[in-house]
Amino acid sequence: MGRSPCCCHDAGVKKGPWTEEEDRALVEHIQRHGGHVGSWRNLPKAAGLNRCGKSCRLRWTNYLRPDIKRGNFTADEERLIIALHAELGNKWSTIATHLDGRTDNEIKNYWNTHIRKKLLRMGVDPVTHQRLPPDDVLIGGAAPGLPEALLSAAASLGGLNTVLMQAQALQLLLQAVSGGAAAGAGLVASFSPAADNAAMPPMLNASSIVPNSQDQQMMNLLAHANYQPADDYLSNLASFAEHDVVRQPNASAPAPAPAPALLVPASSSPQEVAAAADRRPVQGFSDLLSEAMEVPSMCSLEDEHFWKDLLAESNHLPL
DNA sequence: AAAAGCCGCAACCGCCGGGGT
DNA sequence: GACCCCGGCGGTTGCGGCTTT
Repeated sequence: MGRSPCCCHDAGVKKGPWTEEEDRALVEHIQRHGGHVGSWRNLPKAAGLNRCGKSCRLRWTNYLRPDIKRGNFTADEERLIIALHAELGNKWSTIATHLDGRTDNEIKNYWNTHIRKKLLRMGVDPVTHQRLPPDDVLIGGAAPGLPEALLSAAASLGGLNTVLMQAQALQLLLQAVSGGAAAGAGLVASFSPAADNAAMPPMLNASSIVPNSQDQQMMNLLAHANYQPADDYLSNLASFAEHDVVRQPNASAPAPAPAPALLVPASSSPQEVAAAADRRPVQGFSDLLSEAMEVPSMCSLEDEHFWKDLLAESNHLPL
């Protein structure tokens, strides 16, 4: 025999958002009893509320409790959540016990709306915390709205065999996007698969990478592409927050998003950055490009004629 | 300026397990 | 052991606000 239905199924019980009066009645009732609730089922009647006891409990534990910490999650909290989730799975209440003032509901919501998507963008399975197959990566494949001609160019550039070379190509592509056709005129010629890939073009000199704001974004992409969650995911948690290189603009934040932090230790020289980035090939340049297209203010897509003209100028790619 | 689409979060729902009888 | 009550948990929904078209 199952349980008797909860009072929530009573026809007269109010549902939906709580009013200030209801909040006040609930808080005053609990305070009158020294913070002790007793029976949640009996509370609504005692407090003069036309609510289900369960609803009262939820309202109190998730919103009205005085020790609840409101506001954005810090980077430390985010790292902790990820580490705990890797170990515990969706045990939100257990995870919540490790974060002062955070409720299980809040953590669950934050996971589902922020962290989960972030991991997917990084190519990490949010359930297993392992690297996803390339086809399953959220940002993999063609970027929506990206002109096909550009993707073709990107695919051709995929013949470049290191992250650094591809990233330099990407940088020129992005300069072309933001700076007009002239900036990209020699792009494809410089990076055509027909070119001698073994010889690093002059612009690939590692020391040319200096951490101005745009190059910081570039280096973020480099390190992002170099990220290997399957093996060292947890050990990399300390720098996880800095991996959020495709941070979406925060609509609620009036201030502009801070410049993405460097993925490498601040003490790293540009040479070390480049060396680390150049350690292995990436799986697909179009992936890298697709990620770049998500970097706010890094690209502004023009209409398709712009791309066709740009690529036609190169005389290297069929349109 | 208006409509459509998207996103985040508060709240709901159903199930489970512990404790009491 | 069976039944019942209750609190707690995780998954899901739907509303309101914001952004984009």
